[in-house]
Amino acid sequence: MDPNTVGFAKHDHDHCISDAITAADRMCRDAGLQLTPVRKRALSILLEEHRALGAYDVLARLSEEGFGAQPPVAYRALDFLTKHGLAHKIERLNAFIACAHPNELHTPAFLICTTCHAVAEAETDPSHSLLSQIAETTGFTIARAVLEAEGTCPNCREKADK
Amino acid sequence: MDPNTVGFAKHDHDHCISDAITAADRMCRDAGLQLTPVRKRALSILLEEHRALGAYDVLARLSEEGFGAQPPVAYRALDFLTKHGLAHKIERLNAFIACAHPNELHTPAFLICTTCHAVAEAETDPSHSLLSQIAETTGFTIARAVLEAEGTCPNCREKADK
DNA sequence: CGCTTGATGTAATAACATAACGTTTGAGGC
DNA sequence: GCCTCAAACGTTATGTTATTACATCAAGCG
Ligand SMILES: [Zn+2]
Ligand SMILES: [Zn+2]
Ligand SMILES: [Zn+2]
Ligand SMILES: [Zn+2]
Repeated sequence: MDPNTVGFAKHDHDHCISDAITAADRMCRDAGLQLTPVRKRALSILLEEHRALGAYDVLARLSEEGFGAQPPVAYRALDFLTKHGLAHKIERLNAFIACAHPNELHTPAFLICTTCHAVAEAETDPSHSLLSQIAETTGFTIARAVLEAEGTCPNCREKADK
Repeated sequence: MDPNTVGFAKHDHDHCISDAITAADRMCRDAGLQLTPVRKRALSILLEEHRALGAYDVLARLSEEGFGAQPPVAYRALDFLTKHGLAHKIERLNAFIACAHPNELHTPAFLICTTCHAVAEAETDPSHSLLSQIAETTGFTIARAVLEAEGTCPNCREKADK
């Protein structure tokens, strides 16, 4: 994974937004999906903020820009994005975040800093050993899974150590 | 869900309730915690149902039995239970469930059947720690983590195969 | 007793999410 | 070009989940 897209590290932000939008455009075109103005704008809002945003936060931004002002406007756009792997919902926060590596089939793992509220989507071991182990011992067939962890990010930890 | 199943397997349910309550009593006594009537009753409600219950479901049961009827009554009892490892919140369902193996320090992994809505708390192999791998590569310090998986339980799968 | 602390109770409200229904839009068939 | 249909969009209303704020009560302690 490109270290510049890891959540707690600095990176070329303008570039990461435009790249992500371009990739989303192509993905939707290829899959026959409509990345409509609201949906595209919702995605770019998530990318701009680069943290988990509540549906109502996104809604406020959208409505400022002339889109509808009612909750379903935001929820529908976010549903589309999450359904097609362009964003994730972080259940613990009731909030949404742009996917850090779309296109790849993956089990997201979120690291939520309880100090600064940054959220990073970590890369998980592609062997998925934990999941397959669970599936094997329980007989459960896993369709989707998500790991959510709370703790302290490297930046906040450094400050705390001083 | 068949109330006699936990983890998707049948078991002696009356026994598992009384055992769990006894263990919770001892744990709280040893730790200097107050397992008050509301808290104990909230735990036993979760154990009786043996599935994920919403806070308002628990509240309804509690208020029927003479406890307070306002949301904080349930939320406070559930907060106590989750804080001290006697129950977990399943974020994906906004629901609570009694812990299947309290006393042990663990990262719970929930298997949520999308067909019958049963929820099992899987054992995870601590040696296999996906978490420490993530912590190491990202520099993030993990305080608490939870894995939530959706899929099909063995019972529902068997039925579907027919 | 007077003080503190933790538990409980209530009212009010905030935050999050969906149901239901009408209107608009645009691709594909004629 | 025009019709039709399905998907997307918009709004109103409502449902669900969770918290804030504040009063009361009982236990522990000088
Ligand atoms: Zn960025
Ligand atoms: Zn931080
Ligand atoms: Zn049981
Ligand atoms: Zn099932």
